[in-house]
Amino acid sequence: MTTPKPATIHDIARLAGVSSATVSRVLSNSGYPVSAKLREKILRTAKEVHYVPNLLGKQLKTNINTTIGVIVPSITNPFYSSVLLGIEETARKNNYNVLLCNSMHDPVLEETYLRTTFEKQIRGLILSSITEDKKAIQDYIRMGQRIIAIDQKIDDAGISQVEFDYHKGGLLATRHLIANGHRRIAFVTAPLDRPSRIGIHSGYLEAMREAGLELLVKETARDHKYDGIYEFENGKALTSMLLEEEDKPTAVFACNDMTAFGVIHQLDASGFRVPDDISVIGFDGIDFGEIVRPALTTIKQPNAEMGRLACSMLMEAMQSDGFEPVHLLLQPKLIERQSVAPIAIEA
Amino acid sequence: MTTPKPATIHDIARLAGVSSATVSRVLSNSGYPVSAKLREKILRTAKEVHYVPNLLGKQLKTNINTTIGVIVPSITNPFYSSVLLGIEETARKNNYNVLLCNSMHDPVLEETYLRTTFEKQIRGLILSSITEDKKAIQDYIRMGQRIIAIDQKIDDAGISQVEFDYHKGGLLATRHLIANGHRRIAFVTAPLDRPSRIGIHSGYLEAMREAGLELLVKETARDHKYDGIYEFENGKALTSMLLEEEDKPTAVFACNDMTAFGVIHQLDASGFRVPDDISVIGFDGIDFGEIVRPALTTIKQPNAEMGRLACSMLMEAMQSDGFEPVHLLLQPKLIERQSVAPIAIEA
DNA sequence: ATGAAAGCGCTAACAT
DNA sequence: ATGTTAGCGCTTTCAT
Repeated sequence: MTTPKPATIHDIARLAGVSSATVSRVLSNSGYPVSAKLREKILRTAKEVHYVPNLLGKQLKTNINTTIGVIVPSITNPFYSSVLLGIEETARKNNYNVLLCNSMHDPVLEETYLRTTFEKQIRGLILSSITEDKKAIQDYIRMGQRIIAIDQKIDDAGISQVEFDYHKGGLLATRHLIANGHRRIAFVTAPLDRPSRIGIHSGYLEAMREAGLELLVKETARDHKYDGIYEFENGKALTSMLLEEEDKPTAVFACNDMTAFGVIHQLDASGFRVPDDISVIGFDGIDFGEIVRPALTTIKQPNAEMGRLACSMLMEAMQSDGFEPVHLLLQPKLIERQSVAPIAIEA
Repeated sequence: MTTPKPATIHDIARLAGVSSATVSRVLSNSGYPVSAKLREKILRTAKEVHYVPNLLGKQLKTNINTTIGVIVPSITNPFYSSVLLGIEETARKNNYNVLLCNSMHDPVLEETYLRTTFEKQIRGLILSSITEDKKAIQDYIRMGQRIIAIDQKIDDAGISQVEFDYHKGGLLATRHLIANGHRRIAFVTAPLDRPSRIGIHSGYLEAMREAGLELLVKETARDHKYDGIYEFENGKALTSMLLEEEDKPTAVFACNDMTAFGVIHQLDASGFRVPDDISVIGFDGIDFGEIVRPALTTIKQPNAEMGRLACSMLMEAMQSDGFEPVHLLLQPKLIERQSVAPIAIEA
């Protein structure tokens, strides 16, 4: 089945006995004046030949591309899929589409995507970068790529970004535990090599310090790659280590919800009841926190909102010629559910 | 900050004192013979001007587009994000990119995406359609769009598709319950308006019939939209209805894992222990099944594998001129975890 | 109000 | 082995 070549504006022009310029003017809704008679005729024959505009031709000419790229570590993480949905929603409202790029936590792949999106003439990117070295990113910005950094901030650059106030979140979570009477509070975390985790950690530190409490941090070795179900495994592993402590914690603060699930799982497996014996608080606010038993107390980030905002900012950045980088700091919120309890009064 | 116009092959040609054809020949790795001297010179000046090929120009000329579209109801559903990851993986291996389209369960939006992907000259789609009316799809196929249907089969058309053997899965799940001594087995499901659910349902029917058992089906009203957390709510609601039955079930089979989580939740809230009092089995095999307590016994579908296969099939379909539609039926597998127990012997 | 023509960046006959 | 040229589908000056 060989498909007939689709009709172009030239075909329509020939059939309607007009010039292709006129056809272009009406079919592209240019607003350019065309007599009602011709307009109607063109519209009619366009319909007859099932005309579908070729956006590539238009794009090559106008140099306006209506697709943006989104680069995230992995869509498998519910946090990113929420963000992505928010991005797509506002992109759609602006008649943009989204090219999805999962970097799979691989810096090389991230850079590959940086390049191919640029080659495809995409001039707007929303990026949750996992690379330490931001040089490549700078290069593309210099070449005219518009980039909004989300989640993982990019320090050096004059880059617009929307991120969560991780420090505040860490503070909020830890203080909540303290307010519930806990004094021996552990922080379990994937490697502290990303701004988000570093922020959460510093929030934990500040809250502990202001309460005069002793720190207890368990961090995964830096060479691990954790994602999706692995974060869960990570939570289990870190908890096992934690339970070997002489002075066991009465509360655990996990760097994200998936890890928290692992913590709860391991606690349960080791015979500790949550929250009766040990309280657990997470960080993210993914939907599954409601599903799990006990429902997870956590710090909620406005995920989809982050996506929407990032996309709006991108749309603006792509319109304007100059650029003054904007930083947005989204505020965290405590979601009280069932995994945190006031500390039991030891008799 | 106005960005200088990026260099084209013509710029390079001028600088290197050769024709743009020659430049194209070396920069596009055409394999066409070019003297080592010129090649080297061209490569050098390309690097000097930071040449980045404009794939749009190439595409317009060659009529070969290296992005495919993926249309799914919502990436928020972990099942689809797994599939998507599989798709992107094999797309990437073939140097293709993925334009993501969430139809949000909206037929109108689905059709919009059908159109815009076509306008963007995308000539390969992986589609989990939610529309009843497949006419639009047929139209685009006729115009040359290559479409692989996943998950939701498209009956009428000569369309290639890869789907799960839902009937077999339904059979497997129900038989597992029966093998554990259950006789009063409920099937709770979102509306039976999609091939997948209908297949699962028919598997349930067959297994029940062959064991001579009485049916007990609870179906959501058809006008609801269930997705993500709502499937969870749906499971709760259906379970409430179920518990009003005179003759309560000893086992519940849910049409998907998210719904099963809701079932377990409501059972728990109503004072029934899973699996001690009532067994629950799900359908999907999403990762969270391992995280939830009790871990969910379920029917696992090879999600990412489905994505990979669908993408491979698409790549082939896009190469060949003729087309003989292929149907792939992926086999389900029982994952025994902790939410199903042999029925208690009533004294 | 309409048309002619150039050109966006690239490739691919077709010459030489 | 290299160059010349036409053209992919579209928009947009510039004439008329």
